[in-house]
Amino acid sequence: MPDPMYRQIADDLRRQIEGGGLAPGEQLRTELELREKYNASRHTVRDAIRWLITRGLVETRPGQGIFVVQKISPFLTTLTGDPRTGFGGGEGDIYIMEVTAGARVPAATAPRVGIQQATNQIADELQVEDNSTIVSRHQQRFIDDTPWSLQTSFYPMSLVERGAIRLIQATDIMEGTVAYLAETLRIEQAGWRDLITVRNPDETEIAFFKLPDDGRVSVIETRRTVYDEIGQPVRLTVSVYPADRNQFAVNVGSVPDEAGSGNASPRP
Amino acid sequence: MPDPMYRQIADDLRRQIEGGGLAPGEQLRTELELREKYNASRHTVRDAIRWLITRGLVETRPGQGIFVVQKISPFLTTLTGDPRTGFGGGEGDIYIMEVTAGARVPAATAPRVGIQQATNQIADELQVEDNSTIVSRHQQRFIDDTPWSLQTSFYPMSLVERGAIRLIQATDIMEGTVAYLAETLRIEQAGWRDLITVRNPDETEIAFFKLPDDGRVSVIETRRTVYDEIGQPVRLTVSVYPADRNQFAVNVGSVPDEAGSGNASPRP
DNA sequence: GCAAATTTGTTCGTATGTATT
DNA sequence: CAATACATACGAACAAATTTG
Repeated sequence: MPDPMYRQIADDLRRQIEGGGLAPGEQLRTELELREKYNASRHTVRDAIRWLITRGLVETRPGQGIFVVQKISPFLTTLTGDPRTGFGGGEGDIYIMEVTAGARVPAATAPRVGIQQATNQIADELQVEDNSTIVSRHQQRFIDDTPWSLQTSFYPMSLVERGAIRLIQATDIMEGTVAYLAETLRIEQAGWRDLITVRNPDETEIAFFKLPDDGRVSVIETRRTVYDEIGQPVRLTVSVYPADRNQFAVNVGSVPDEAGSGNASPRP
Repeated sequence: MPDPMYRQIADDLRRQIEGGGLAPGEQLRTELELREKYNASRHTVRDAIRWLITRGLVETRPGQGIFVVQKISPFLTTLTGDPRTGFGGGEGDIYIMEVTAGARVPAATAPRVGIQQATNQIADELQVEDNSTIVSRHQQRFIDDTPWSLQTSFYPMSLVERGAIRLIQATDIMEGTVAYLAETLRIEQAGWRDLITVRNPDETEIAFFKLPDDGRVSVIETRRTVYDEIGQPVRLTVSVYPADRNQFAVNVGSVPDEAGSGNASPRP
């Protein structure tokens, strides 16, 4: 009892791709040619192509043809770092540093500030009352003009009432919000906790990251709750990254410097 | 110029699912009924259903019908912990502890031991010569009889030659390999580095995790390189988790105990 | 700049196979 | 065994995007 025909066709093409017979970026034969080659209907050929698409092996371009996907060289974000400065945690300045080290050009939009009522989940994570007022600061981040991440930080409005008024201004806080809160309110961040999940992108994310509209690329969401020295939540930062171009590192204890710079590209 | 008809149908059904009109686990109308309701051909209805499937909103069961997917309550793995013991890093005993805390029953197969030549990537990560001999110890881990993760650890064969002979025995090392290497060779692990990536599952993983064969569920791969006090790699542990039932936590600095136990289910 | 040719995208129809109830 | 429901496969036509002449 053999596999269905569309699977046989897909497997044959997959072997050619994974075996190197079809290089990344190379164009496959057209549906009509494949239809003749495998002696199948166009519908069956299209089922085979769809099977390859959902596995991220090929992509189709209307009017052009079918192409083997090119893997994007992934960007690495280190989630651990110095809790006091936030350096090394994938935020602010260190984000710039890690990126430039790889000869890439980073950029971020000016923050879009919002004042809103906390949802249940956010109120829970910030340990404030449901529907209490919070400030959100949203940024889009790019590398080499490629959309790289969407980041939104939520702060209790009480921080603004206590004097941290620049939180509600839609301008960059150059020294970083960590240093700004330390100066203004003597709030030192003592640590954070990241919660990492993988999910499907919503429409905003599909549009911003220019993801294929067929849901084959997931996004990685990190929810970082930052605490001060008395264990009180200071902020919640939600970052979203496309899973096809991002890796994350976590360092625990004493780790050599260049550890694991052996990157994840198996073929030379 | 409106969207294609299959998208309109899919959007209509999506709104019903996300708005709660169709509860998780509930059965949708059959293809034939949908065909009549939307006045479309069966093929068009199937295109709409396929669009929902690739986004993980519904699933089809031959002979039964179309159902709204049930989200699995995710299992949380904490990647940070005490570098000396490995506790709290998602390995060994702590894995048992975290799981039982949630009233779940964990289990793991006896390790399958292999002796092989290192691939380029593994040799690079363990800092040994290409094609030098390494030991692999592979385990399948379950929670409540549900396949939860596949884990393989790689050790340089030199550790065995220096006396850690139990590494090549296919039996559990009850005290944990971390303690065993400390006793036997005085190798203390000083830290580790996790590299987290998201990718599509291979056929082994699809079979073991019972993932849908349509590639809509990704897996999360963590590659943990463990170092001793002189910065020498001791082992590489590769763990694979299905993305639809796993979350990860990373603690940095000082973090309150019950932090973020506010779980990720938005609806009550 | 435009028309033709090429290629994938959408939609209809029909028939048969396979899994479940 | 029969009924039901999804899966696979054939065919046909037109639309939309892109490249080519």
